[in-house]
Amino acid sequence: MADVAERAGVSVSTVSRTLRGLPSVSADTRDRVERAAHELSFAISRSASSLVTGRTGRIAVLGPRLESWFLGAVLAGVHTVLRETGYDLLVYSVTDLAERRAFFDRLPARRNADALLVTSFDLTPEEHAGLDALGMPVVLVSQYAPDRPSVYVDDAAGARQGVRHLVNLGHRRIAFVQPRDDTGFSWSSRARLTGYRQALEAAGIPYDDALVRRPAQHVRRELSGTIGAFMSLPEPPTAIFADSDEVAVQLISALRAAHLDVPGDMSVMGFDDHQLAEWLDLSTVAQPAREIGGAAARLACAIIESATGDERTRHVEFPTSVVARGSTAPYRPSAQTCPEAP
Amino acid sequence: MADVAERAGVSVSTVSRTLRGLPSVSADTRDRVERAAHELSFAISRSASSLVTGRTGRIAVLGPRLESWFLGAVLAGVHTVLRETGYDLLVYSVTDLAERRAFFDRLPARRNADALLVTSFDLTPEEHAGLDALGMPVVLVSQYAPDRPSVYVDDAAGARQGVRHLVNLGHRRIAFVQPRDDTGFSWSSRARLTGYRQALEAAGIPYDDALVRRPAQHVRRELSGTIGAFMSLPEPPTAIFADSDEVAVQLISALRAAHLDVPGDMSVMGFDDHQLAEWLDLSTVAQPAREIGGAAARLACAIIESATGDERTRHVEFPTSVVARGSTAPYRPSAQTCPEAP
DNA sequence: CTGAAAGCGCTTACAG
DNA sequence: CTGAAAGCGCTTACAG
Repeated sequence: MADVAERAGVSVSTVSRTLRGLPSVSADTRDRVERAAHELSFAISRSASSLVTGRTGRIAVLGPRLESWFLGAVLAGVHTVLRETGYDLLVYSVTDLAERRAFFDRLPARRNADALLVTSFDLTPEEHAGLDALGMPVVLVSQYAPDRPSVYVDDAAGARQGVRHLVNLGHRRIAFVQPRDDTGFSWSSRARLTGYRQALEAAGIPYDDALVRRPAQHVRRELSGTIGAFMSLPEPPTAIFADSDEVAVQLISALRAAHLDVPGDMSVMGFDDHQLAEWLDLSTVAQPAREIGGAAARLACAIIESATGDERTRHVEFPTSVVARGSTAPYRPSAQTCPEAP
Repeated sequence: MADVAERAGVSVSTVSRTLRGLPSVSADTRDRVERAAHELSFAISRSASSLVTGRTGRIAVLGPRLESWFLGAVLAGVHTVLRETGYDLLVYSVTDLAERRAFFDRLPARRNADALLVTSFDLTPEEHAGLDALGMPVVLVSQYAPDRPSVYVDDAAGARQGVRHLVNLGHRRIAFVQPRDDTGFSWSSRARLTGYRQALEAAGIPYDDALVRRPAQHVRRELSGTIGAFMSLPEPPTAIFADSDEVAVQLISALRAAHLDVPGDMSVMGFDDHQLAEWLDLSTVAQPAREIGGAAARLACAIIESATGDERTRHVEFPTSVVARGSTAPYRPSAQTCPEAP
């Protein structure tokens, strides 16, 4: 910056003011400084400027696996907003309990960002306390806490919509499949199960434990086992509501392998509206993951930039919607589904 | 840091030395300092330390869409390595030509990281020059340049393996489908097409332009159109080699919609070994995306940390391998594939 | 509208 | 093994 000042024949204060776009610089001076900066292809040192302003110009996102669809979509939304607002995007991912503990143990070191978005976590009270102690704006994504800014969909409502769609198609035996999660990353899963139960109750369908399964994630055998369990019940389900599109796709694949037709023998419904769902003609409950990320980023920027704290407990809820595609069909009684011979 | 020094009864120099783990600190002092730091839950200001060391403690990754499978997997690999080495991960994504131009125009501003990994780009000479001017370590990921450190798979060789697998199954009419890309993000696509042609030639199969299609990405109609084009040829293909698993999955879906059986009527082979491939029993050419990301991160760290420049043109090539699953089958002539009545 | 000076919180020679 | 002092490159009152 000193070089730029010299070349433009002004002081560093003026260079600083010019580069930050302050109005108190004459057009002529501004011109000289900008040309000098460009000629030297000068880039300001963020380290130096953060040291004095206390702002880092960065927003951090903590999420689960970087390969997960939801995190990718959220990051895309966050990134789009941050590009506009000039912040850089810092990403932290934790994929198991050990990493999670390590992250929260070394939390203070993460103070080197202006805000932290926490995605899909089911935060413990200790973790909440740690975040409080950080003294840094924290925005929850895809989870709700009354005293924190949060951006989310109503997962229970989404699940109710999905199940209702199946009920409206005439299904009465509706299973629910949710990947087993030992890490507590998904705040949403519990809510979706709740929504499933609520929708059944509202439809006057008794809840049946045998229709709710939690296979380990991404294990083919477990998915086949789930199908096997369902298809060996006295009264098998005629529809499956899956906790995510990824699970739904795996279920469909396992059903096909067992020569069961979707939706002929079994309707399958997902949750997310993953790209996959469109490709594979999967009916699903859509949630706008990109928009959620974008809204969370905008909220974080607002909190950073406003001195007044009225954004600090703002909640943004996005709607879910059912996308009816080819993997669900009206229930038609058939011989196949009554395996008990008289 | 001054607070910590006071509480521990030492100078800030000593606190700094202790916290950086320098050996020249007595055990007793170290103990006092660490306790004080912990009690105050002190976190060092990276801004201040980078200002003097010139290191930011951050590594930046530039890539295509954050939702893309490849970038997600690469980021996961990068993140794992950076966690070990203590760097933070900064992510930049450009999704179209305008954003790409904007990124490279404002390139100097990106100097606020210790290294930049550039993923999946087909860099122009101007972009290369811009990166050179940055004076910052740059590692190419999934692309090759002789004078830059690069981490990649041999895409041509991978495509040869894939096509060879189809040839070995008896297929002679083998199509190639590659999403149309107007943005020049995928360095790999050209190489894969080359590999396809090489494999055909090696097998003595004439290249047929009618068997190579470039539908727009993610447009269902275009995929169905591709299938239609193939199935209305005088001699339709009996196998399709797709540029990626995502395309393969969409093709299979379009084939099913047209009541064509996979692999009965058409073998389909992908590229990547996306999770999807396992779920959907898709044969594919596997590339280790996570490992590629990890290796690139390690290489970047090595370049940053070594004064000698011998890593600066190191190239790391990963192997691809064919994963044979259920979407490919031996070629069996059948009436269906000879639609021309005598 | 512009400049000189202090200071942000660290690290790094330099002494001891 | 430890401390005092200078300085990294900015921004921000304070003068003018």
